[in-house]
Amino acid sequence: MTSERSTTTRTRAQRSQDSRARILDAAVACLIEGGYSGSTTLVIQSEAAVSRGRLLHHFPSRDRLLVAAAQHLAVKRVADTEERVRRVVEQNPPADVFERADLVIELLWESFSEPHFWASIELWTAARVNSEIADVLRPEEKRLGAAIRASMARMFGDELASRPRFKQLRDLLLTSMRGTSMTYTFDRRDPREDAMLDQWKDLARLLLAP
Amino acid sequence: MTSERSTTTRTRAQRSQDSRARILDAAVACLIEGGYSGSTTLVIQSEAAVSRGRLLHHFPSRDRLLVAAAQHLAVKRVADTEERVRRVVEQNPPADVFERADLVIELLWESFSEPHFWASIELWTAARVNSEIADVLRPEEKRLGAAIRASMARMFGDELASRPRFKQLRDLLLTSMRGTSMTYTFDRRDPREDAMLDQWKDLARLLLAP
DNA sequence: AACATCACAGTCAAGGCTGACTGTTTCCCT
DNA sequence: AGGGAAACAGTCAGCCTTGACTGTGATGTT
Repeated sequence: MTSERSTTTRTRAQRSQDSRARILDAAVACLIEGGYSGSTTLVIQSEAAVSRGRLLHHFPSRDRLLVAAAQHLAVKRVADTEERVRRVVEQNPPADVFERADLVIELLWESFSEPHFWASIELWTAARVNSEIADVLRPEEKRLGAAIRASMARMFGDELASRPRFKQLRDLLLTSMRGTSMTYTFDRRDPREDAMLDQWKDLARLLLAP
Repeated sequence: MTSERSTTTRTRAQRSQDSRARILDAAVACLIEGGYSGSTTLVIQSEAAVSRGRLLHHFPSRDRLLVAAAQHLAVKRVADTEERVRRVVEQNPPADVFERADLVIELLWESFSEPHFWASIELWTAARVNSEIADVLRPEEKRLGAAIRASMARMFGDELASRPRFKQLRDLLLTSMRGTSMTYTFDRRDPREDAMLDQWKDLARLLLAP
């Protein structure tokens, strides 16, 4: 009985959850590919390969769907961030602390080229004129921001994170990277060769000097 | 004859140009109010108070219209920048150079709250998935960027602009301000009380120290 | 076992948006 | 002065998008 239920119970709640996730993943994919205005319910429905009824059963309107997508994406971005930390921390520690700082800056900068970042930007931009999306994003991005800041401290390591100007550096890096990446919307180029990279590394040396 | 022409000649070319400008201004206004996806040809036509024929005579398609709006806006932003410089330079020079730096930073930060900035962001975001817009923006924003950087040197004044790290500060300020302002899409608050303001001023003191 | 409900499937009407098309006036050129 | 073209005005068909609506099978409950 119990064993039967353990396999069958999944069908109802879990199956529904799967559909939801599939649609939301599709929504994010559409945001990345076609932007906010290109992410119509039909396009998302097609990308998710679900029927219209299925999509509208889970999300009664386009707004509700994209609002949920915003939430969904924020959660995913927190997970991505954690994963990124692991990659840095597990790496064999560089001899010099500033070499480590360089590495962290490069890794952090990479995260601003990832598709998920652009999906977020689409939703941020949409939020400016859509208060429903803004209302969902506000608390969610606050959580994400806190997670990112905590991650940065771990990535840089205690020694650097305890320097007096660490928080200043952290905030300057995050905002400057976001602002820099915005130019990539119309000017695609290799992020790894961005001139700002050296500036950021230099800034870290300056602000974290003993 | 000549006097007659001088008054009448305007009608043809100038009147056409007026229409163009009126439609483009309306397009920018719509971008600010309703975002990219909210700026339909009908909405713009209504905002500009022109007939459909008039709008489509000047801009045969929505894409062409928004591409032209991008160009139009970039030109306007250069003019805004110049105006901003005048305001700073004409001001009675503060005693301390760093007080002047503070003033410039405040003025610069104000420009990131202006409606025109948000219209640009709408177009930047649209450009990511619309290569036509991107192709127009690329050279235009390059020009605008150069104008802004030149303006900044004038605003800070020769003494500060000749310091070795001035360019680094300039680029960090521009990108960090852009990145900071993006959060205002979902979290409206008073820009004059943004915590980053003090960070930027402090950074200026640090990077421009003699 | 019967009944209720969930989780869809598939169709459809209403409205919005775009761009084409035709008609009209005003200006410029010769 | 008169032909032609630019600069509109206004209408309309066609497509896309949305969300409502009806039907159906599987699931869970009593």
